[in-house]
Amino acid sequence: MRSTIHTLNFGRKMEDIRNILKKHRLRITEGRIGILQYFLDEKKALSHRDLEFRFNELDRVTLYRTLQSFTEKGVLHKIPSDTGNVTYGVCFDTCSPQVHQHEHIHFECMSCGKTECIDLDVPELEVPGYRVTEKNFLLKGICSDCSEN
Amino acid sequence: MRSTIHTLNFGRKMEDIRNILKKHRLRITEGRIGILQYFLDEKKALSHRDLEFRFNELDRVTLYRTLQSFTEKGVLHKIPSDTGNVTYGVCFDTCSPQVHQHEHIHFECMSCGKTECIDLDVPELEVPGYRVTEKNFLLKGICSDCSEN
DNA sequence: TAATTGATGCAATAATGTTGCATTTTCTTG
DNA sequence: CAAGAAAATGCAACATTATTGCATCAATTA
Repeated sequence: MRSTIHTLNFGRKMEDIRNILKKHRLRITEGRIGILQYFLDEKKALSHRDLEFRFNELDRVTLYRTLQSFTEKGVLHKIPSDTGNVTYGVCFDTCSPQVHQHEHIHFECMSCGKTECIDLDVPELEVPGYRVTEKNFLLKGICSDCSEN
Repeated sequence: MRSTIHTLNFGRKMEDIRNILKKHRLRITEGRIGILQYFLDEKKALSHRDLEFRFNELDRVTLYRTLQSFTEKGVLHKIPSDTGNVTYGVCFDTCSPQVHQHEHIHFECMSCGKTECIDLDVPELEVPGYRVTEKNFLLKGICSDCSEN
């Protein structure tokens, strides 16, 4: 990344962002700060395509690799979908390369298209004969924003 | 046209297969019979890639279109995944173009890689402020086959 | 500040998915 | 059962999405 002007817009969360990257053993670069900031601001699932649209100064390949390293280091997690487009969401604080907290509830709004993380516990489920180590709940419907109108 | 030799290999399920296609208003062709048979035999989620590998006599595009029409007509359903590869599974009997029974539990085995449909009811889940119309449960772990060894 | 390690951009390539059109096959109906 | 209507297939071209190798550059470490 070549412009410095950009950096000024990040505001007071700047230190938080740097700390998250540091905590997960990721080098702090202008691009990564911008991308993580974007995820935190949007508060919804984002795809590579979203990033490409938002950060046209960054190379496509860099975005792929950023998503990958963020995921490996526990900053982001992949969100299951039946569309074939992988999207990513910000992990809980507790995630690290070693321990990913993978129990998630994701809600996809069929009105606005937004996918968000729901902060509720995933229901228990036993499957006889199977060892379940990870549960993901995928919900579709109308989100609270869209329900109001 | 039916080639008789080919037909013999399908065994006694042959009529079932044709009936499923007929019931869902899909024209009966040799390719479709083979594909549906394959899904029923494998009893696990299959991707376009799997079909391409298995049916190299059929065109890639035909496979895409077959998966699409099977899905539209309620023979198959898409299975959510975080890999970016869409896979498909056989629907319950009750599915039709009008009414898809979308409540599914899918289990992905981290040992053999197989994804299968689990025939259990999806747990209830209320999200305050949200209207939930569809629930999918995605489990990972070790399947019963792999657990035994 | 120099050395090390990792990040980035670029080019090339691979894999995956889509569209239009000519041809063939299935199904319908007289 | 033959002929026409409707749908499926194959092929070619194209579009999109993802991956890899390598040279260069930037961030961390000592």
